[in-house]
Amino acid sequence: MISEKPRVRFAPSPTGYLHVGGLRTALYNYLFAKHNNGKFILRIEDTDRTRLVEGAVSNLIETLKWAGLEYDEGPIIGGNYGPYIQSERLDLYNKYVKELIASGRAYYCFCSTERLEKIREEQQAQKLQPKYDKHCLSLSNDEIQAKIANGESYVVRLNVLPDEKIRFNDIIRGDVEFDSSVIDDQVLLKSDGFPTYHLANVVDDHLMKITHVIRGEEWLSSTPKHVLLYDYFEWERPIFAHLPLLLNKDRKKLSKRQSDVAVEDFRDKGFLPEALVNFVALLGWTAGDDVEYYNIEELVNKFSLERVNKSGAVFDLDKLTWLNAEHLRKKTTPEIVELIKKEYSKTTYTKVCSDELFAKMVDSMRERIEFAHELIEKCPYFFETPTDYDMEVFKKRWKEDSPILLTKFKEEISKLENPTKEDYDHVIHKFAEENEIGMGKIIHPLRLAVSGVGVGPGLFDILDIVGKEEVLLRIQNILDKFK
RNA sequence: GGCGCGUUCGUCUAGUGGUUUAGGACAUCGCCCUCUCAAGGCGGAGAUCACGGGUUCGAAACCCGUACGCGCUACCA
Repeated sequence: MISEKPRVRFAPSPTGYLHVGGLRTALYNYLFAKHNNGKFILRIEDTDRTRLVEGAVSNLIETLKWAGLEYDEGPIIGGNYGPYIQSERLDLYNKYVKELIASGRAYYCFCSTERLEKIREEQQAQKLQPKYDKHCLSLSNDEIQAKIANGESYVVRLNVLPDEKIRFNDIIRGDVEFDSSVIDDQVLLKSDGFPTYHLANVVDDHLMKITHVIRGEEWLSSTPKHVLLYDYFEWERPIFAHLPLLLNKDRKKLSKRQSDVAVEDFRDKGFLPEALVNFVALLGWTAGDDVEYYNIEELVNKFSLERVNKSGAVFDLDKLTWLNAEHLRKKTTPEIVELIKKEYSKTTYTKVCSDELFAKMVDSMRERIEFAHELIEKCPYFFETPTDYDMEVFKKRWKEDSPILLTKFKEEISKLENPTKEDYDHVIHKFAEENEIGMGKIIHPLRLAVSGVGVGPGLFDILDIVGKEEVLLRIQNILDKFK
């Protein structure tokens, strides 16, 4: 347990949807905060106006909520360190950038994109690392004022001094060292007046009293820039933790070209939030025991950054699916009934089913489905009379005496009054005994008659769910068809 | 190209110098259970711990090098 209460943040850009990698980052932040009685903060990094997508912020918040990751401070609910949307904090960035300029740690740059491109090409041709050449650093104060007064467009750049070692510690990766000579004079303030990620991130993390920066590994290379900024401002650096990346099957960064990456895609496919969260937690972290099934409380209890892995993890849909089935089966019958009802309302079936009937369906199928919607897909015969039959099963199971047996059996059922599942069980056993046949002789044809297929839940369950009158009808149907 | 990070069964991983003939989970295969299909139980196959050097009585574990992979290298995050 960390002694001081940590404050961590998840800081996505609202570019459309929540990526599963983002969900994992958010989750680790959340787990770390909750485990240590700290705060989990949501901050929207919308400084790139060209990539802004309408509705993305509310979608992000809604998706986070679906996953069970409620934030303590952030947009809508507020907090003591707001606003939590960067586009509403422009004056702050401006103020701090001026400080940096005054101390010589940053400078105005009026270079055109054409010039920037040209020097970049030249450097690449010479196999040099592309870097800004500090051309505008030599501008005098008067020149700068004149250009600004003249309405020339400018950016503000970080003044990186060469030949310095920039060192920092990362909880996951240990000590990391960069030479400042490889670091570009990063643009801090763009010509449209918006800050870049690097400036906004550092200013906000400091102002919001963020203690631990937990983010994806793609940020590791720019961390020295951030460290420099903290040092220039004379601010205390947060503790860094760079998480391993989530990978496709080909071990490349998880991308939407190859698979689903949006959390909402998984939600729409019927994955349970607790399963997705459980799965994603295990991608790069383990408690060290052999437990794989966790609910969110257990994750909070066991989580620690020290046990996060260093190497990237391939997203394996098979394992996610297995976990989904595990979580689904741990639910109570009424809980699953609610899920089924939601799915059922999306279908075109007209049969009216009571909760009690749905409950019977769930109990008969819970070991046989990995997703709630599979119950409906696998058992159309729960909702309508079969019109055709699986001929493979027919060939295998329909014997010469099947019509006679079914006809006789139909009479037995007719005699039953309000039969229960146990009554069906009893009557079939008795029937097999009296006719001196194996159970299979009656069960298989009957299953085909009643469901049209050869697989499914226990036959007594099907009979009970379908109901006596419908069972009689279905037996007659198959007899008519194959007499 | 430069810089950084990584590398244990197909996949997620356990492993912090001897308890390791490298353990578990998913997937896969077989058997049992059984009215079918699942679930469950049992079992099998699957990793020369990327490679090469060291250090050590002893290395998957520590050090160095190489290879490979990934990330960054934008007025994107």
